Amino acid sequence: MLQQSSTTERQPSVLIVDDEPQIVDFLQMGFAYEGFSVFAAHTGPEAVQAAAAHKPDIIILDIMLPGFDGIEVTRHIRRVHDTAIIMLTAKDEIDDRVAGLDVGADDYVTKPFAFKELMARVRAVLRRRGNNIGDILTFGGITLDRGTRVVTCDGQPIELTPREFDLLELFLLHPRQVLTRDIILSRVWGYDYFGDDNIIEVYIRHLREKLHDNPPQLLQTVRGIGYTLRG
Amino acid sequence: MLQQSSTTERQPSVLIVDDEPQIVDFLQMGFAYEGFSVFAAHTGPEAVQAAAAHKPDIIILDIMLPGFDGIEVTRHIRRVHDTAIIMLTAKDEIDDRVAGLDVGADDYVTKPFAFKELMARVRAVLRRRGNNIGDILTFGGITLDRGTRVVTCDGQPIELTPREFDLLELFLLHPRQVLTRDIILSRVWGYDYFGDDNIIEVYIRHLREKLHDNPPQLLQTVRGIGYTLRG
DNA sequence: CCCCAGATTCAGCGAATTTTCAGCGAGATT
DNA sequence: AATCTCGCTGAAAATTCGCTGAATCTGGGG
Repeated sequence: MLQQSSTTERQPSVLIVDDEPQIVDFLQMGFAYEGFSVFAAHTGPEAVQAAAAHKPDIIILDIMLPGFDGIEVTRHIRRVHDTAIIMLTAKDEIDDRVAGLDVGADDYVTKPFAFKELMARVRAVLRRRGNNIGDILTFGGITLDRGTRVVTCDGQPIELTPREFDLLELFLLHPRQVLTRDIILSRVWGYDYFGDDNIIEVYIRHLREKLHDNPPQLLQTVRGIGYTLRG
Repeated sequence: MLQQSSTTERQPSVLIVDDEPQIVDFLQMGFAYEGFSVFAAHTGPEAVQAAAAHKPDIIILDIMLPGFDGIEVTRHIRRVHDTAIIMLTAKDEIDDRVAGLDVGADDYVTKPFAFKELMARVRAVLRRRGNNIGDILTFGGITLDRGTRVVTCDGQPIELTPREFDLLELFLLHPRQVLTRDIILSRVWGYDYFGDDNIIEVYIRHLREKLHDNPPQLLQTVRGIGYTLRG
């Protein structure tokens, strides 16, 4: 959505394999937002080919593909390249789960799922494989690990509540950009939030306190507009 | 409508899709003013066709279209081309359907909205996609970054209040053009402003002071008409 | 059911910003 | 030159906006 920060060193990549365009769109958007470069495939053969061509860091693979299912695909891909794989399964396909893991998927997620949930597993899998790309955001003495949700300020660990964490994460994703109140509200509180935007001020204050940012140097207010994370 | 400046390198394009002509007109004017080339469509099929034909940089899409709704349209378009899409939703339509984001839009804006708000999101989306057209305006030693809201004059950063920023932005969007008091008032203070237009003189003075433009060379007054930004 | 951390609301304050206003002086008109 | 219009200026007045310190609400666990 907003410009990707330069705090992430390299752009991670993902291959999405599903025959339902709706799911593909949904995931595509989500991963793009998280800073991934995204490839998509709709059939088994396409998937195998795309995996070979793009060597993605991770593959999201629907276990049920017409004709040539996820297990087959996994086997083919694994024969060529050791890519991380997360399987998608529908609730009533649970029996396949064991098979999926046996065949070599790193994890699985059952539909329906929240994107956040999937993303957490993606990060976990990548981390397990020593590939924690985009997991750690840094700016001006602040470090935020999206996997462990540990935040440090000048090396000292900081305890943040979930909201505080989300808010700080938003700023770390877009350092130096001025984030308007509207954008902050919709990103952190959701597009359908219709409460007072004074809530932002309250949480900014919490962050400033916990980051020892008094008077404000890191989290600067841009009067009449919003806030920005500056060095 | 004013002529677009030459400070933006390439003209970005937008496709507006809404069945309410009133909304389309409103947006059309706004985007044209911001230097976009504008296409419009009123129905789903028209939208899909227009998207294919013009390949706009971004699409503004009402989620509720008669017969063939925004979600369908998004899916169709995304299948062909990876265009940025911002959805428009009315507050009371939110529960009806899956959120626009889940379906593959890059962002959404709920009606009613201020054009400024929409524009901020448009630029954010374009920026994220590496297309930061029109984000940085420059003229005669002045630089204005709409993302970070940093303004510099001869390399020195300048602090501007929101009104001052908006006013300078207006002149940078239309350098060398003579802007009448009426236009300035309606663009910066809003079409419904009905105060004294002496306010313009006051703010011009502020800008001249902060830009060290005394006697006026950059911001010249055109007696009886308005003001103009010249080199 | 109570407790507790976290989330949200709220009203008052002070500072930054916006707006108003009256007097002055430079240009234009005669 | 006299007059008139219009923009400029300084400062005061009005308003907005963000900050603050609670108070209140909420949901999950014991």
